[in-house]
Formats: sequence, C-alpha cells, structure tokens
Amino acid sequence: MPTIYQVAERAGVSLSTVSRVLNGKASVNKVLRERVEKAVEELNYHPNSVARSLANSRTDSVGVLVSELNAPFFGDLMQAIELRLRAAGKHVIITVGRDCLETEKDAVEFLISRNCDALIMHAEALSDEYLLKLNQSKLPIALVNRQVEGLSEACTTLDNEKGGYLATRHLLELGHKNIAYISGPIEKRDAKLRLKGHKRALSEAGLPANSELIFEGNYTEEDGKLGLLELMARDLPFSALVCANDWMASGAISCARDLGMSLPQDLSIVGFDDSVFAHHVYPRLTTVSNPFADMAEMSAKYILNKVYGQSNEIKRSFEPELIVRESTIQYEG
Amino acid sequence: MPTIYQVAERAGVSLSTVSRVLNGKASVNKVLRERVEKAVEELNYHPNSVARSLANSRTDSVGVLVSELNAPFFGDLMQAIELRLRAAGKHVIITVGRDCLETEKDAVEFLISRNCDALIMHAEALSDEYLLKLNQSKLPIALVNRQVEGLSEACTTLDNEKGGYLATRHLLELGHKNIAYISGPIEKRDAKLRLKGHKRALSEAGLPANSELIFEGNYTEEDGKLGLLELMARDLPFSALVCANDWMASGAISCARDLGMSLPQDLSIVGFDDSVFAHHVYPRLTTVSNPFADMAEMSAKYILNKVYGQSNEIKRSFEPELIVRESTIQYEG
DNA sequence: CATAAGTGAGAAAGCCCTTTCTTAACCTCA
DNA sequence: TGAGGTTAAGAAAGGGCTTTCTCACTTATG
Repeated sequence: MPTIYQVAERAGVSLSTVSRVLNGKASVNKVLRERVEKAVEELNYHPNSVARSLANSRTDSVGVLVSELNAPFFGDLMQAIELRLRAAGKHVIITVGRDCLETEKDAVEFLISRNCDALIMHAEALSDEYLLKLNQSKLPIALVNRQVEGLSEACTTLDNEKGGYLATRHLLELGHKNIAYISGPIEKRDAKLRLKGHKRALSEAGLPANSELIFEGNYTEEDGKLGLLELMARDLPFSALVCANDWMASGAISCARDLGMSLPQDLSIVGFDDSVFAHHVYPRLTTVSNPFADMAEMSAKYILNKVYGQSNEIKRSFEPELIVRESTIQYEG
Repeated sequence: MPTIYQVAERAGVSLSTVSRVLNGKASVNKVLRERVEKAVEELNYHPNSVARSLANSRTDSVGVLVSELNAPFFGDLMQAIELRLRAAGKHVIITVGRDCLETEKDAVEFLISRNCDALIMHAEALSDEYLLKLNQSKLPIALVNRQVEGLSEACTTLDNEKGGYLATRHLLELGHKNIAYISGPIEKRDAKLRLKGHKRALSEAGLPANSELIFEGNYTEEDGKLGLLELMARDLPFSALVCANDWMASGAISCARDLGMSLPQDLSIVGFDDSVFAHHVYPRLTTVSNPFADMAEMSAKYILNKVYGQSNEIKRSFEPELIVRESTIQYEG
C-alpha cells in the first residue's frame, strides 16, 4: 500500500501539497497538481481512511440502531439509510437493539466506542431521558419514528393518530357499525395514538367506543390470533376489525380462517404499516401505509446536513395513507 | 475524552505500561496493574479505536455484502452475522449489491477502502474470476451460499440438488405424476442444481422430464404468475407445481386463485427457501428450508477463526429439509 | 561471588494523515 | 522602487495508540 509520502516523493513535492490536492481545500499550482495526480494514478494510491480519521477526528461512519435485522420494516429503513449515506461516501454501522433496554444501551455504547460521527436510531426501549442525555454529548443523533420532547429537531414522526382514524373511518364508510380493535402495547406512543384515532373516527360518526371491543396485544402475529379469539369470546357482535399493525392483522386472518369464517364476507379487517407481506395474506390486506423508509431517509438527510455540511430540505412529520385492498368489504346488514 | 497519557500520568507509570495492562499481552507487576486499572476507572477511559486501528493496522470491522437490505432472506443472514460478530466486539459494515455487477464491485471497493479486516459476501453478480483475484490480496473473504472452484475453504453452500429432489419426491409420494416446474434463471448455479434434483426425482420414479413442463423465471413473484399462465397455456395437464423459490410460488398461488382454482385441491404447489412469508400465503406453503442464516453464521465463525484467532468448529456444506404445510395434497386421480 | 538468564518498565519510533505555522515568491499601487 | 498584501508550498507538530528496543534490576547457576 503506497502512502502519501511515496506519492509526494514521486511527484517531487511535499506531502502537504499532496494532501491539499487530495482534499481540494487549498489552491495548488496547476503544474504541481497535475504531477500529484499523475503520481496518485501511477501508484494507485488510496488514502488510508484510518489515518485520516485519526488526523481529523472524523470517521465518516454513522451508527444505526434498529430493533431487528430480519423484519420487513427495518429492512426498508436500513435500505433507505444505506443508500443515502453511501452515496455521500459515508458508511453505516448497524447494530441490533431487540426492543430491549439493555441491548439497546449496549448497542449505543458500542457505536460510540467505534467513534461514529452520528447516530440514527429507531430506539424503542430507550427512555426519553436517556436520549436527552445522549443528546447532551456533542454526538449528533437522529430518531426515526419517534417524538421526544426537547429533541424535536432530531425526530421524524408519523401521524399515528391520523392513521388510526383513517382505518376506522374507512370501515365506517363501508357501513360497519360494530368495529373491534386490536391495539398495540398501550404504553407505546404510537399504539396509543392509533387507538386515539380509532376513537375519534367512532366519535365523529356518533358511535360509542366500547372498551369491550378493544384488545391490547403486543404487535405480534400470535397476539392477533389471541386477540380475535378473546374478542369473539366476549360475545359482542362485530363485523369489522382494525389491527394496529399488519402482523396482528395477519394473525387474526389466519385465525379467522381456521375458525371457518370466510373473509372478507364474515369479517372486514384492516391492518397498519403496509408491510411487504400485506399482499401475501389472503385476502390481500387493506391497511394504512407507514412511510418509514421516507422517515429513515429523512433522518439520513438530517445527519448529512448537520454533520457533513449538506443542505437537503428537511421534513419531520409524515402522513399515513389508507391502502384499500381486498380484506374489507361493504357491510351487508 | 481522556487519553492513555492521562491514565499513565494519574497512575504514575509510562504509557507503555498502560497499554500493556489494557491489552493484557505482556506481564505487568500486580501493584502497577492495579494502579492503572484504578486510573482507568476514575477517568472513565476508553481507548480510541481509531488510533488503535492505526497503530496495529486492524479495524475490528468486517464488511458485509448483501443483495438487498429489505428482503427476508438477507435480513436473517445479516442478523446471524451481526449477532456473532458483535459478540466478539467486531463491527459490521453493510453494503448493498443489488445483484448488479457494477454495484457489487463498488460495494467491495468501498469496503476495502474502509480497511475492513475481512469480507463476508453474498455475491450474486461477481464472477468467480473476480472473487479469486480478490482472494489473492491478503484480505480474507468468506462467501455465503456460493461455491467457487479454488475457494472452497471460504465457501458455505447448500445442497440445492437435494432440495430440488426433496420437493419433487414429496409430490411423487403424494401420487402426482404430472409435475410442472418453474425454475430460477438457469445461469445461476443454484437454479441449475435445483432443477437437476427435480429431474433426478422424476427419473428415479421412472418418469420422463418433459421440458414442456418447465418454465424458466427469474425468482420474482411476477415470474411465478407468468410461469403458471405460460405452463397452463401449453395445454399439458399437471396436478402439481414446484417453484424454485417461495417468491415465485407466492406469485403462482395468487395467480391460480385469480384464475378461480381452489388450492391445493386443483394444484399442489411447493416452494423453496422457507421465507418468512411462506406461512402467510394461503394455503400455507409447503417448501424446502434454506438454512442461510446458519450458513451466514458459519461464515462469521470462519472469519473469526481466520482473522481473530477464535477456533470455532467449521462446517461448509448444509442440507435442506422438506417442510410440509398445506399447499400440497394427495393426488386424487 | 561472578556471570548468565530472565523480568518488568520506560523511551522512542512508527502507523499515515491533516493542518497550522512559516517562509518565500510574486503582485499591486502609490 | 519599495511597502504592504496575496498566494503557494514546505516544515513540523500533532492525533492516540502499539510495539520494539534498551536498560535496570532480580533471580538462578556453576
């Protein structure tokens, strides 16, 4: 591996000059510049990124924290971030947090110990306080799909309340009056907001929000199944079901089928997130889009602006949209 | 950020001694060691990983190349690698190759320029020659799910021929005699081998391999759909269909349903890979497992052995297994 | 008791860059 | 023509660590 010294020697200049040519910050006489470029070419010189990092205390790497690597949601998220960042010559160090407090903390510390220039996080378990404190250190952070009081500049969020509203309003428009709801863990902000939107839609339609028609799950397929069974056991009739994410919707769908129901005739179902598998399930799932890839990309842009001097346009709040497929149908009294 | 000098000063020793304590390679007097440890503790000292990398020309990072970030397959693969590597304190730099020659090359060069200690690749587009040449440089590489002549030490592979055989034999055992096959792109080794296994099963059963019952797709959902339509247009009866991956099986399933067929009564379908969505499709997909996560983990272990002095047991060849779900059924003449 | 062998610790070089400081050369304008 | 102002390039000082080299001091050996 040739070093900058060898380039300097071959070009007959000092290494400072080589560095200047390489970084293009200071002006260099055209003749010398060309000699340097020629030498670089001939030696096939590539700057050592480690040495460069040591000298300018910048690693050109961004740490990313996701909950899982093998889930559709996070795949899209990382894809968006990687694309954007690598186009800028930065690299992405990915860590997994598993929605577990200890693991997430570990991951963040790991990323810090690797001298990342910034962090982009989909932090689920970390507390607001922890994040605020992290923000105190000079390490820039960006939060995907999360709202933290006092960190709004670094946050991108989805209007979850609106999403929940859209899902339920769609069913109301189809004539459904008795709508059950399988919620996510209510201590999560997004779960709470989606449910709130659901209730708003009901209330706008002049319908009561019957808590007997609400089940709290934890976003897993299994809980979709459990939820449906439990709701049916309560013996209140309902012709439609909103699930706070697609996993639970998928669970509910296979459960319903196992119970011998025919879908969507016997039960209309709406999901949330528009996961890739939403059109694999049968019937294809009506759902609410969750532009997390856009949010992730925006986080990347924010970091590129903040740390690497780019100036992308920034947007922090994203809107969900209803996506109508085949799992919902007009209510036939 | 405290440096090693400050630790040395506080402990009243030279920085060499601090380094020795930190790295535990040379023996240090117990008294001094404890003074150093105390100082480290008090200053909350963390070695600067960049400086360390510069000094010992090792970055403790492993580059990973995958085709996509947002596909189930690669999620599992990365999850396995990340888990293993981070447990060893190494980090993972992920790049995306998109199954495109230029992009894959770019990605590899990018990883090299980041001074990775090793590369783990799921290289689809790169040629054997390129990989052999890459292997010439002292940079250790590992290849997931690929077999390259002359690089077998670095490769982990699946017995694709056996997988294809298992899929078809399963259908034969169910009494099917006319079995159609939607293959992957035949220039891909795995596609070729899966098809070969299919033919072997037929031949063992004394049945001819009718090329009219074979369609070559490119592993996409769309091509599963196209394939089924094309095969049906050929007007040869078949009661079962093997698809060389789950995506195509999923496409074929929705296509069949759109055609008004009832599954699996009218057509038994087998997939390949056991993707996460295999049990989302309806009917749940009978398929052949592809232990890519195991292969990926093994690649990680191989690198840990080769580069970081671990000594994990290594296995290079993996076996697929038939997973029977609900998309296949006994043939009722 | 003198010498050889073995230990442990410090000094200093080296890893490969960036960037400030300095100096030399060149312009410009009165 | 010379003071003042620019520009361009080299010298050198880091950046924070690892590791070799060296030396002082112990302990073993004949």
